Amino acid sequence: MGDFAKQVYFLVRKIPSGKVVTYGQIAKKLGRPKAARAVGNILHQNNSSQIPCHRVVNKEGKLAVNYRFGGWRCQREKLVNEGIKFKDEKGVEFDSILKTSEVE
DNA sequence: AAAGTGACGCATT
DNA sequence: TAATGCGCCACTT
Repeated sequence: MGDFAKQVYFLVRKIPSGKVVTYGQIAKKLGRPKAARAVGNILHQNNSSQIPCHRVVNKEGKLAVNYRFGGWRCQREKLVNEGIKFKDEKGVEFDSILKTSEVE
């Protein structure tokens, strides 16, 4: 596992329940603003349920269609259980997205 | 070492 | 508003 991947997991672990963060925010926070796509790849490889990767969405607040564990429905269900509200089928409300400045 | 992959994002239509 | 096109980049082969 690469260094970058470790940093990604470190950050994802810190996302509080009831909030979500975007791929781009994570990339930016790690000093690689253009690596959003790579972040997605890394999470896709992840198998550990120790990491709350369901709390990561894209810039529009939408769920990843190819979510690893059981697809986006499963991801949606987890988020709903954590109190996240959806504006439509796959899109979370914008105010549930953590501000970049608040990402640890 | 080089090429292929894709949970992205921005600009352009 | 939605749909492409394309650059990007860590990983894997």
